[in-house]
Amino acid sequence: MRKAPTIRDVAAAAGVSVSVVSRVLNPDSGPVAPAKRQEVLRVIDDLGYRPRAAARELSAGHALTIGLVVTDLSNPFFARLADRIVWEARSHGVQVVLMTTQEDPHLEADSLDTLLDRSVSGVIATPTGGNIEKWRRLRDLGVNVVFIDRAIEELDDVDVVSIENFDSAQRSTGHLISLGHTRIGLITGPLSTSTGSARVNGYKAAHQHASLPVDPTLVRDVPFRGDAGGDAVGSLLAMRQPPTALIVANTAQVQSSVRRLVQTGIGIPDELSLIVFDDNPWTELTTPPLSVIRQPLDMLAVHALELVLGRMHGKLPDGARRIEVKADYLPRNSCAPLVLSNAR
Amino acid sequence: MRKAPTIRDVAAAAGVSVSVVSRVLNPDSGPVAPAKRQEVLRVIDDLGYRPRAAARELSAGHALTIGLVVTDLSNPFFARLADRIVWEARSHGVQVVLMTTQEDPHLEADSLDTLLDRSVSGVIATPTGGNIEKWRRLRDLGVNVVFIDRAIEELDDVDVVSIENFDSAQRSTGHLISLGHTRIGLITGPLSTSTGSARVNGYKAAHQHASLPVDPTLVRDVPFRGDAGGDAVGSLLAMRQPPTALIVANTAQVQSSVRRLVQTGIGIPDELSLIVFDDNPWTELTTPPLSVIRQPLDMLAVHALELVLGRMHGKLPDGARRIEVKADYLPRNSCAPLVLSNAR
DNA sequence: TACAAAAGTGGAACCGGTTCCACTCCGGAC
DNA sequence: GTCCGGAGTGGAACCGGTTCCACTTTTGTA
Repeated sequence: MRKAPTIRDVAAAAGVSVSVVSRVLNPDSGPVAPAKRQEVLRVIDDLGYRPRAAARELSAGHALTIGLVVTDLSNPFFARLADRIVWEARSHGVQVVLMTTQEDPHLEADSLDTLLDRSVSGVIATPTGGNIEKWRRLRDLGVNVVFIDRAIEELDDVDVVSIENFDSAQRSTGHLISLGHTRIGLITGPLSTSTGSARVNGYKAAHQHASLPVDPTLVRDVPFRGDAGGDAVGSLLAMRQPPTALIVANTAQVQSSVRRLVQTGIGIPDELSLIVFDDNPWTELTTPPLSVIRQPLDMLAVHALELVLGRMHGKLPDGARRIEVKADYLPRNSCAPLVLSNAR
Repeated sequence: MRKAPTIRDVAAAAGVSVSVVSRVLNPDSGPVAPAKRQEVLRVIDDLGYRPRAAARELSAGHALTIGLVVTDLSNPFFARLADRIVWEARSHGVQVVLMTTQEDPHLEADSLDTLLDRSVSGVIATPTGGNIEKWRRLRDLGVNVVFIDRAIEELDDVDVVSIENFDSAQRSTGHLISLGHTRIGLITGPLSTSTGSARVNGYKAAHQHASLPVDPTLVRDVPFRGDAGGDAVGSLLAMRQPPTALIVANTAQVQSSVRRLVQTGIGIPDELSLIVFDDNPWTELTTPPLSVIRQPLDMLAVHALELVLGRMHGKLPDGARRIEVKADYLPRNSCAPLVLSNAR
């Protein structure tokens, strides 16, 4: 276990001062004679020298690192999001420290403290909705915060990247209405979250546009964690006048909802048309393949990174940006026109 | 954007020296009078002081951070593994820096360099198989390395945590044989990887045990990346004497394999019995639900963390540990006894 | 009462980079 | 020939912690 060389070792071996080595390491930080530059580079290569990140961070006051704070990686949506973000960050020479919150504000608060200790220069997060003050403080301390997928109303000066939630819900609801459905179930996220409320609003707007009444008992807002989606499916199907179509707009609850549908053995799309907000590969492996709203994860990731890095380098104008990317409807075989026989 | 307080600010406000504050921060590093300890704690709380990780790392020479190096997070196996590891690490106060390799040794090499720069005290990785020298150097520099899921033959002095690959393959093959199948297809990972070869060996052992010949044309080793699983399925089904049962032992290729099976419309389990190495929730949403080998991710994660942290604190004896955890067979409805009519 | 051991404290060096600044050269303009 | 500006260089302070060590004060024991 030998010790790694430091900048002073390099300086000594190259017969120059540490200042020169540092300037070679950071071009544009000062002039170096071409001959010495060559010599220093040779020695660096020779010794296998690599600058310690901790030392650099200490003197710079901030790290070339961003924090990624998501609910949990066992949710494929976040996993794939994380994958894109890590990938995108790497191509910009930025490392990613990963933290999960399990939708628990306390764990989130902990994570933020830790990220602050690490002097990360940015944070990309799907906020739980709590810790308003903490987020504010983080930003006041110079950390560039970008919310992804969800927003927090009270923090309207934080950048947000999300999909067009209102539009997507409106379009998918409209599609089902155009197929003749009038009783459309909706399973969405907590109404306290921006995604949850935007999707409900889109759902309502589609009804209004078609001059259809909204039956509030068909709308179920359930938490992101747990199996509440399955339960909601059960209770919707048990209604006296059950829906003839269902939109699962809570991505985290899609699996549990579909599992319940499979268990009850209800015929899709004959007895129930289904649209889910989740374009995981497995959605085409079910019988029938599911019609889905595709959430363009790479776009979310790219924009989030652009915002964080842009602010890091001060290349962005002041004022919060809200970026909404379009989510496509990908029709497969889980939606069918309503036929009278199943209009119970 | 105000500046965060430093240890000297705390010392000044509490009327003590920085040494005392530091000793309060790190119990066991020296005595502090109870009264002063209280006062220092009060000031810390008052000022909202938090020690900078970079400074601590610089003087300690290593960071309370581990690197997690996996192929890619869009693979649910790695995603869930990462989830468990992050979770487990957090409970020990350790942060996780995430890097992906896409199975590319060059990207892997890059990642290792970066982690070295960051002075991580441990690395948990699913190695690509390359970079032998780099791994060795990492370990020589005092970084605790643990391979998870896969091993590298040449690095027999590195800790490894994996499932019982040989056993799992032997048992699932044996199960199919006991159902009467004699032509069993196997799709596995590259034979150059420990998982790939162990699973083929288990498959062969089961045949030998039943005095069945092994038809090498039924065994397909395909890369972890890409859609080779689907192609292998296609070519297996196109054989003059196609298999009556199939084991997909390459977790990364399960989705593409199942997709192909669904596309060809082959009857499962009537025409083909199927066992896959992947216990993702979606495997029970297909028709029929798939019989799977469950890979106990939390066990893998727990053991890996235990090894890394154990070595970090020097609590472990010298010598590499190889931990194999048992993977259960979870029967569902994709396996059936061979009936003569479909023994083509 | 004397003296050794232990408790408590603060000064200063150190970890390994970056950066400011003073200083020496040099070429070109006048 | 003098003067000026810029290229090139190295010394030293600094970032914010930890730790060693010397020193003072207490405590315990003979």
